[in-house]
Amino acid sequence: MPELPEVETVRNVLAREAIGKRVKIVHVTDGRAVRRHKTAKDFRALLEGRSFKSVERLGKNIVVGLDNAHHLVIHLGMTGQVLRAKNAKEPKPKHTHVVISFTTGDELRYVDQRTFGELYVSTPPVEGAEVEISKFARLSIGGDGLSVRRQVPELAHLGIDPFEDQVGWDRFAAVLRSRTFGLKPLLTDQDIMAGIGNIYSDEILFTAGLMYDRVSESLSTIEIRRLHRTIPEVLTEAIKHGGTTLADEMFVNPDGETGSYQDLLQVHAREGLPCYQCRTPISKVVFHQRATYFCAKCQG
DNA sequence: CAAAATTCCTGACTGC
DNA sequence: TGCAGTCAGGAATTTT
Repeated sequence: MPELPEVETVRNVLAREAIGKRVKIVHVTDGRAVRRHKTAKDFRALLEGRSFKSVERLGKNIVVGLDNAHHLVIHLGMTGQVLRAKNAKEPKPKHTHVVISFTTGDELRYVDQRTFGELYVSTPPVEGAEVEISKFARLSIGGDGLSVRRQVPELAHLGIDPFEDQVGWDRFAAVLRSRTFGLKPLLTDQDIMAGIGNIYSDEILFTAGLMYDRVSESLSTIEIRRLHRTIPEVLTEAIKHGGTTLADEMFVNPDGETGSYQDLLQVHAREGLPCYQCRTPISKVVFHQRATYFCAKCQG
């Protein structure tokens, strides 16, 4: 469930609290959380002794720059949490899979009920090696996204990041007209757009006044520009409110704080409740195996 | 080539 | 009260 705004909220805290710290010891208590590595020991060896130099985000990935040009990548999956602890004595929550202890005595714990998320240390490509970057991200005319992809090959396949990549509406229009996409599958496909999941695709499409099953190539220029503008608008507002914490309370930032954007959701998880714009009850359908909320009157 | 189905996982919830 | 079944869904993998 963590999507771009939640991941950005975590990134903000880590950038403030973890940059400059050196990793002393890594404990892996569930190897599934580091499954990209052959063994948990490999993961530990790549991380122990390294300092955190930067904390970036690409799509739903947190990318920690290490002092040896490697990167620690964290993906929260559905139920992953990164939690700070002042020291090792603080009780560890259930489903704590990885503990990163700093030389300063404090810790980061990776907690993940369903273990869909993962951590791994990415090795930079050898000098001069070509990293194939996704064709949608290549539409970017600048920003940090392209350099992150070149340094972290595992993320090179990601599509357009709404903040890290700079893609104007005209290039966005070219994406929409390049093939037949349903709008919701387009927004949630990480290889086309990076960072948007089930909650924010519903919110973006409502705010843009577009139906989830509209076909991309049927959009007018005005509709394309509206969608292009709405994506960062909705996500920016959600980041301001610290992300969305739904009833399951699965999302909290590293300080254990919930977000508040759930109070501002227009359609997601509001089945049967009146639309804030027109009072029509919000509808829910299953579309492409995903719960989809919309206002039948406001979206066309 | 792409799109659809399958898999991973735990906890909450439903029906009997 | 207990127990089997269902659902939630991001993304890699497998199948169609």
